[in-house]
Amino acid sequence: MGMLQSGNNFHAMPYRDEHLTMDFTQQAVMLDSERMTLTRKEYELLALLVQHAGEIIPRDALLMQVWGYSAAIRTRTLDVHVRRLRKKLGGYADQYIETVFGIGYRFQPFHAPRFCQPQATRPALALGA
Amino acid sequence: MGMLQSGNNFHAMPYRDEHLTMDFTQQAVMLDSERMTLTRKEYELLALLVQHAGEIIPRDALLMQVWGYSAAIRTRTLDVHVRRLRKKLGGYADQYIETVFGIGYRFQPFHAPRFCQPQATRPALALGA
DNA sequence: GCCCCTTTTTACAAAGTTTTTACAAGTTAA
DNA sequence: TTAACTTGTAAAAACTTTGTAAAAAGGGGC
Repeated sequence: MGMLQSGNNFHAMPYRDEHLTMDFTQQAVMLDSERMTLTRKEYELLALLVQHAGEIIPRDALLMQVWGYSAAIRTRTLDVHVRRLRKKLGGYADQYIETVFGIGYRFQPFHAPRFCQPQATRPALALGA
Repeated sequence: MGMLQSGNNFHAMPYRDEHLTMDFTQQAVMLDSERMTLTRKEYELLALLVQHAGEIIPRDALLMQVWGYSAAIRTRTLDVHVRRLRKKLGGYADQYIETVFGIGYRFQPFHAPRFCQPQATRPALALGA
């Protein structure tokens, strides 16, 4: 199945769109031909989102994959990291990282068609079990 | 608590008619090739109605299945949700969601023949106990 | 120890969703 | 018709989730 190992996925194909480039073997991220400097957690979070571009990833799955937290731990650390990623993505932030209310987040490639509120799409990343 | 709400029926066949499409495995609803954005409760209510298209579903059954309310709870929340669904269904609202006075609601496929007073039809969804 | 950087928590603010309230409008039966 | 009851609707209230700033906690090197 599409079981995802943690952040260190060296086999993933590089990501590239008009503004953002991500090389997972080098852990290098470029935004408009400027290198983006990310901390480890920021990188792991962004990598996970980008590797599932277009898919909603539930909070629980992100907390499990990046932090190893099992569900039902009350923390705002995910939100804070999303915020810092968005800040570093500058003006493209809202274009790239989308909040899906009540479920989680979704990375959208730059030109991806957007629906007003994608709330209903079933998440791609299954939780536990 | 761990009560399974009716919305999570991933085995149901997708629904499709001239204007409305509902994919229950993806929880995706399309109206005239535009994605309909529904909140959780709105989706669960519509899903339940659509999965019983053509059948009258009593208020009590809807309140039980979607809200877990046992009968005889005085609330207008069902009406409010029906209203919001109708609003999002735009011009097709009355075509699709029919009020059966004194009993409940019925979803009708787009071309379904309509009877003047469906009052006599026996409800399809039985209430517990 | 200290310094610097990263990560997590805390404490609210802001935004989104659901339920209730209060009443208007519609339906049925006597 | 009226009375009793059901449904429709708008707006407010209640509740939930997400955003944000700032403080606190953690970790490595010196």
